Parts: sequence; structure tokens; C-alpha cells
Amino acid sequence: MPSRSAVPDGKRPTLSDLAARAGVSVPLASMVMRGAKGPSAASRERVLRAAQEIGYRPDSRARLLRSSRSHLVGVQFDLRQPFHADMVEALYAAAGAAGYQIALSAVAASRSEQEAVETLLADRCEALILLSPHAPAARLAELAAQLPVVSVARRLRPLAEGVDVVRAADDEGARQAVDHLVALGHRDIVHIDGGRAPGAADRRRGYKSAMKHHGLTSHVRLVPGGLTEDHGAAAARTLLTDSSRPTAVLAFNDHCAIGVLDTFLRAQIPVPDEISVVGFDDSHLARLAHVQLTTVGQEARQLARRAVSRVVARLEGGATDDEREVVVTPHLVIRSTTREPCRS
Amino acid sequence: MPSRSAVPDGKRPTLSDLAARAGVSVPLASMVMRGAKGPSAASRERVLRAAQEIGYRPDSRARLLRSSRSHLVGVQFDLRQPFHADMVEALYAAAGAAGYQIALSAVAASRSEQEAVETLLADRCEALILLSPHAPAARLAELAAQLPVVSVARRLRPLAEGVDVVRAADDEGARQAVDHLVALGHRDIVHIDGGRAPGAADRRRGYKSAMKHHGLTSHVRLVPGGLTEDHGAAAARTLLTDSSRPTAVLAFNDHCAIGVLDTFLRAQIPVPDEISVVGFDDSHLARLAHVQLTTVGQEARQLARRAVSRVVARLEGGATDDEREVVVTPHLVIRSTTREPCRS
DNA sequence: CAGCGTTGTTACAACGTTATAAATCGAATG
DNA sequence: CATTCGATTTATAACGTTGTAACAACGCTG
Repeated sequence: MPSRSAVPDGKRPTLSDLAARAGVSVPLASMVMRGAKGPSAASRERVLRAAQEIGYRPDSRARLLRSSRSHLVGVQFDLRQPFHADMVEALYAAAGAAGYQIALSAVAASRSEQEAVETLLADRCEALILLSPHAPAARLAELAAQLPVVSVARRLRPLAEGVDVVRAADDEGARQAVDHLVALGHRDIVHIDGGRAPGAADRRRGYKSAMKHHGLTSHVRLVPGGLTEDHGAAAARTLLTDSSRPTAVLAFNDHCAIGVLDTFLRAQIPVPDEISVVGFDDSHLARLAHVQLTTVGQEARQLARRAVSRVVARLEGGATDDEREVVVTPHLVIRSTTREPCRS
Repeated sequence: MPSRSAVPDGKRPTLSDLAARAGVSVPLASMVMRGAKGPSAASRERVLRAAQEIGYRPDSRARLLRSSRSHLVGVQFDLRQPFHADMVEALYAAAGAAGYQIALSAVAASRSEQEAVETLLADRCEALILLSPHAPAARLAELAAQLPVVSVARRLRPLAEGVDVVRAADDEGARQAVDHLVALGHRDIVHIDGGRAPGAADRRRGYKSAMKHHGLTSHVRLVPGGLTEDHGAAAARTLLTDSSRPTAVLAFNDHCAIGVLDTFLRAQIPVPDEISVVGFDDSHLARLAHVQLTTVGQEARQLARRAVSRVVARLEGGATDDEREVVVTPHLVIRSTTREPCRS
């Protein structure tokens, strides 16, 4: 059995081990380790060297236990949604910059939102950031009675008491996509929607109003879709059997768009030559070299920053009620799946 | 400002609030909350009701701080790899069943393995499960000197002192794929490899030896690939420009296979009619209705279970050295991208 | 009814850290 | 030389929980 640390008894070294080694008191060692001002340069160096030698590492639990503030923000995300991966990454950065740590809790087929939230609460998070939560609004309000809660990408109407919302302007995103397609000369633009998924209603609305704005109300056409490749593929197959095929498709999200692309490919309908396709999210899928999907960017960075700053405002008392709902403007990323229609 | 809890001062309720409310002592309340045997049914009920009333929730940090055992296993995973998502989900289940909790720490473009591990250590995990770690073996050995470390899917040769390995039999998986293709009548089977990615060398070896076993040594052909769709697409393009096109392709993983499929589709080469494609991992990508990729299943459940039981054995003293490397046998999942070659 | 084991409950100390206040020290002041 | 000051260091007490050991109350045996 190999020795597991530089301290004799095999335990993980503690502050008092460190202090003993450096020949100083425990509080002084603590001050050095957390970079507080006070210790002299000499002590500082001595302690740091000792820390190096015995492999000391602060115990964040004890640390958090002691200080009433935990500076810990819980993040609930869905393992199956690539967009959440982008968000989590951005959240690490945003929280770090604001001096907060993140505790992750995943939702998956075999792990409910309920469980995910329970563990975050047990971990003593000061606030929760929930990525597209599905929990009923009442449940969110109940949580918000205990601690600040931010719902990302899920709109709440009416705003549940105490729950903040940070989301992209989905309607505006859809509008931009339609504008782009119309500018290229398209008129027969179909929207494959997301059903009851968060954001789907807004995207539908944005699509419709943009079409109307361009005088294309009679060309509005919605096809039921969903969040996955399979939904997109199914919707695309519906379009194929149609007599009047559209010249452009706006899909609910990138996944869905990929399903559409794939189906068209199989049917030997060249994209974008015969039909243009636009996605939504700008997930890494869209950026793949062989896909190069034109899509509406959700600005994960921005969303993450706003969510964190909202949380910080709540926790540190700078929260104002006019920011209960933060809406970030998305922007269209034009790649290679859109161009002017061939038979215009 | 709404009240945030049922306790007057607005703080989160503690065990002593609970005890006061229930009219019992703090230790008794503690025993009830953690389900220890001892308290009478009456006390139990009284405490539980009080907990309900004031919304008490145990503070896991204080809990862990007190008990020397933390029953916490740190898991490092990569947000960008879908296979890791499957593993994380399976790990939640496996750890829960063994009475352990999981702390997640993500790796991403802007977050290094180093950072991920640092936070897990600070959180006082008792052991680490690292999903395909890229850190040098020396670094892993260094970690293993502090606590049990399991490397999942990344083989270590020679076994680093104290680091356990749990992985799929990549060579065996590749062999199964080749056997399947040969049984269908294929001879010109190309392997698009994963370069230096974990497992790539084994898969290459398995491919080669299986080909040899079938007397197809002269048909062995390796094309440099990688882990992403783009790698697969690039490799497929190489194949297309070739004079002698293979009748089957074994890709390094599902992502790569999807890139291959896509490229063939664009080139109007029907799969599986003209060419068969096999992936690796059986990630959810492979299961998509419009993909239906034949692939080698990695058995995330199994891997997770074995990783956790390995960790538990180490922590609870049942570890034997003959299990330093656990190899799980993968199995081929036959879907719709393979069939007999057309010109056999 | 003394002695005993059971059952339920409690007091106390500890986990590793940090906030607070108090102590030490040399130097500079009056 | 006593005093005050700033800079550094230290003692002490918490944070919320749990393990240990001690304690009370009870019915039982002999």
C-alpha cells in the first residue's frame, strides 16, 4: 500500500499540518492560502513552500461551511442537449469571472429534474441556474422562495414570483432567418416547428410575423417537427411527398435541420441549390466542415453572462425588477446551406 | 423582499432549528434525518413533520466535513463527447446503487483537465473516475498517489502505479466488425482510424489481426481519420478519389462514421448498397431513425458499473491487483448500414 | 428491591476552515 | 522613557453536522 500523502498518518494534509510544517499559526497559514492581505512576504513564501512540499490543498467544503456565503451556483443541464454543453462551458467562464464556483447536476433519461435540483440544494448552492427547465412554473416559484432561480431559454408567462428569465429573442431570430431568405428571393418558406418545446411558440410567431411583414402571409406553412434529427427527417419526408415543394426551410433547431439535410441528400435534392435550409442554435453541429449550416446563433456566452450577473445581482443586493426577464438578441450566421432559389 | 424560509432570520434552516421545532435534541434530529436506527417511531415522525414544516434540508458539506468518509466520487467528462454523456448517466446510477454520490467536473475547449481535476480534489472527492483522460501517465500516477483513480476507455501501458483502467476490448470490437463484414462477403474493408486517440491503436490492431485471420492481409488498408464528423468526411473524400474503392468501411467511431455516410450520400453512393459502413460506440447518433448505423456497442452501463465497483473496492479495502485492468467485451449492433457487397 | 440489559435520548467533542478580536513587536513619537 | 502606532501574528470561537460515550427510564430477573 503506497503512501497517499506527505503527512505521516496517511490522511490528506490539513491547514494545521501546513502551519506546523511552516512553523506558523493556523490562521496565518489560512490567510496566505486564500491570498488575504496581512501576512509578510517572508511568511507568505514560507507557507507557500510548505504547501508545495506536503501537497496541501484547501478543503472547499470546510471553507464553504465556515463562511456563510458559499459562492456556489448550481447549474442544472441536460446531458443530451449539445446546446447545454455550450452553455455549461460558458457558465464556467462567466461564474469564474464573477468570483463564483459552479456545481453541475445533470438531467438525463434516468435522472429527473427533481433529483438534479435536490442534490444542488443539498450542496448548499446559493442560487440555481436551470437550463430549459421543464418543471411546472409553480414548482419553480416554490424554489424561488428559497433561493434565487434563473430559468435559461424557458420563458415563463406570467413571470413566476422570484424566478428570473434569461433567454434569446426567439421571435427575432426567426425573423432574421426569414428576412435573409426573402432577401435571397425566397417566397415559399416552410417552418418545421418544435411543438411544445421551450422557445418553439416564439419561433413560430416570429416566422409568421416576418412572413406577414413581407406580404407572404399566404405562403406561411407550418410543419410539425421537434428537437431531434428524427423529427427533422420525418418532416422533410412530408415535404418531399408534396406537390408544391418549398424553396426554403427554417428548422426548429440545428438537430432538426440536420435531419432535414440528410433526408434531402438521400432524396438527391441538392442543398442549397434546390432548397435552402436554416437551423437554430449555432451549436457545434452547424459548424462542422461538411455541414456548414446557416443558422441563428443563440449566443451562449451572452446568455451565460447575463444569467450569472442576474444571480450575482440577486445575491449581492443589486437586483432591480425591471430586469426580471433578460432577452438577448440572436444573430444569423450565414454559412453554406442558403442561396437564392434556382427557379425564381 | 419575500421571506426565503420558514425560519425567522431568513437563513437556511439548520439541524438545531429543526431540533428546536420538533422539541428534541440536535443529535436525535440528526439520527432521524440520516435514517440511523435508534429513534422511536414517535420521535421520528415528529422530526420528519417538523422538517417538512420548516423546509429543512441537510447540508451535505457539513455532513461530509464531519464524517471522514465523503462517499463522493469525482467524475471528469468532456462536454463535447456524446459517449461521455451516456457514461455520466450510467455513473449516476451505478454510484447511487453503491451508496456513493457523484461530483461532476467538465472538460471543454476553455476548461482543461487540470482545472477539472483541481476542483474535484478541492471538493474532497474520495476517488476520481476520469473519462478518456488525455493527461500524461505520469500525471495520473501522481494523482493516484493521493487517491484511487480509474481511467475509463484510456488504456495505460504499462499500468501506472495505482491507476486502474476500465475499458472496452477495442480490438475485440474491431474484430467483430470485420467478422461481420467478411461474413457478408466483403474483402476490401478499409479502416478509418482515430490517430492517437484513446483506443485507436487497439482498434487498428483488432482490425489488422481480424483481416489477417481471414486471409485478407493484402487487403488491409488504413486511412488516417479522427474523432469527428469532419475527420470522417475528409477520409471518405480520399476514398472517393481512389481508383479501387473499398466495399466496406470501419470508422473509428460513430461521429466519424456519420461524416463518412454524409460524404457518400453527397457523392450519391448509396449505403449500404454500394458500400457498407460500421461505426463504433453505439452512441445515440447511431440509433437515430434516419441513420441506423451498424456499430460496435461500448456498453456504457457495464463500464460505469465496473468503474464504480473498482473505486468502491479500493476505498473499502476489497481491491485485488488482478483487476487493475478491467476489460468489458463490446458487442456488434447490426442496423442498416451494412449488407452483402453488390459486386462480389 | 437491587441489579441488569434495552431502548431512547442527550452532552460533548470533533471535522477543516475562516472571521473577529486580541496580542505581540519594533519603531516612531511626545 | 513611557506612549502610541502600524504591521504582523495569534487565540478563540464559530459554521452545521455526526460519532462517541454517557445518561435516563423502563421492564425484567433473581
